[in-house]
Amino acid sequence: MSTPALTQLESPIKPCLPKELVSSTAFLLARVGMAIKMRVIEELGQAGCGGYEYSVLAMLGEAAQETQAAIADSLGVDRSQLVGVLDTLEKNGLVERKRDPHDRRRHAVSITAAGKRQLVRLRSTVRELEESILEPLDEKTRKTVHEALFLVAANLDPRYVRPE
Amino acid sequence: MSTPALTQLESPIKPCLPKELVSSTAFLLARVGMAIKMRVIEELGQAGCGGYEYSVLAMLGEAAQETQAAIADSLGVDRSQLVGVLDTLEKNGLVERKRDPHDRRRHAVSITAAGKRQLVRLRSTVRELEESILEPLDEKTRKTVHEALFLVAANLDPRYVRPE
DNA sequence: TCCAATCGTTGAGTACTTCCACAATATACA
DNA sequence: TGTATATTGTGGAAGTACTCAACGATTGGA
Repeated sequence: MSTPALTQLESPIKPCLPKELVSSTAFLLARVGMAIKMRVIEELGQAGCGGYEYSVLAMLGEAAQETQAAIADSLGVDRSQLVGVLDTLEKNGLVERKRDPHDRRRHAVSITAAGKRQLVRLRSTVRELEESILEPLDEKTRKTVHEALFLVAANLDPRYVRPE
Repeated sequence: MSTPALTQLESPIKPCLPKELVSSTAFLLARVGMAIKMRVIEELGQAGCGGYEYSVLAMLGEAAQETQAAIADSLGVDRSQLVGVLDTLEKNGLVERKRDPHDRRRHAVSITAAGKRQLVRLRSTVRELEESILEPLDEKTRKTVHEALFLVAANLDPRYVRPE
């Protein structure tokens, strides 16, 4: 039985976002970005790993050795926040902390062999997820979007440098 | 007196993100989305308004009247979270809560005249910020990116419906 | 009538981030 | 040389945002 005079108050059957927001590229970027981040973290979590942990592994997979300050600054997280991330990574035997003999305040963080193997696994799951997310886009559009995102990112934050 | 700030500025190594992450469209989406969200919220905050507050105003600017459950479900926030948002909006005289006489459990939320004026202001600041963010992109690329983002968003969440 | 479900609301619990202080170490300078 | 100041990694406190379970008021159906 239908409700009497509620048709005015009763919103459309399926809840939908305001046009003003959906037609805003910035809004879509923020929402899609957040949704993707959550999915990636959830997916990584099933592999026993967090988002920051994967980022650190990816960085050490390219740089071989970094100080904690350099890692934190590159990733844009607080240095004290990185401590816990490295603790779990080290506890799982994926990275290694050694004191730098030339500056004994520093820790030289490096990835272990097990860390490299884990990184390979994580990389494939992330790539798989990315593929499923970008599924509605053809190859040419993907390239355009990626280049555009890079330009916007580099414009907002000088930490983004083009991978040659 | 020593000038530590200068040595900091002359820092030879600039922290940069791993190529593996920068070359991932999903990563760029997440990072750029987060950065934009923070900027928008910061900008809105200077106008005495939060991100959710603006979203609610934008929604009521189109729908005239909604229940709290409909607003929360459309925006994807918990219903209990919306309570505080509406409290501040109502306290500032931007929205109005009236009990629905046909169903006294519900609140019919509507935007006030002051709310509409505030919405106009917020809309222009958001549009201005969006313009500055998309500045490195030409018009054609912006259209492509927006359409691509919409397709991805609609694929992830059925709440996105094409405007007009 | 009674019972289950819904609406808005409250409060507790949790996770995340930011900020500050600390010891160990390095650097600058008189 | 000694002394003051900076930096690095670390721990902890405070603040914030989100999730979830419960509650009173109310509705609709059996």
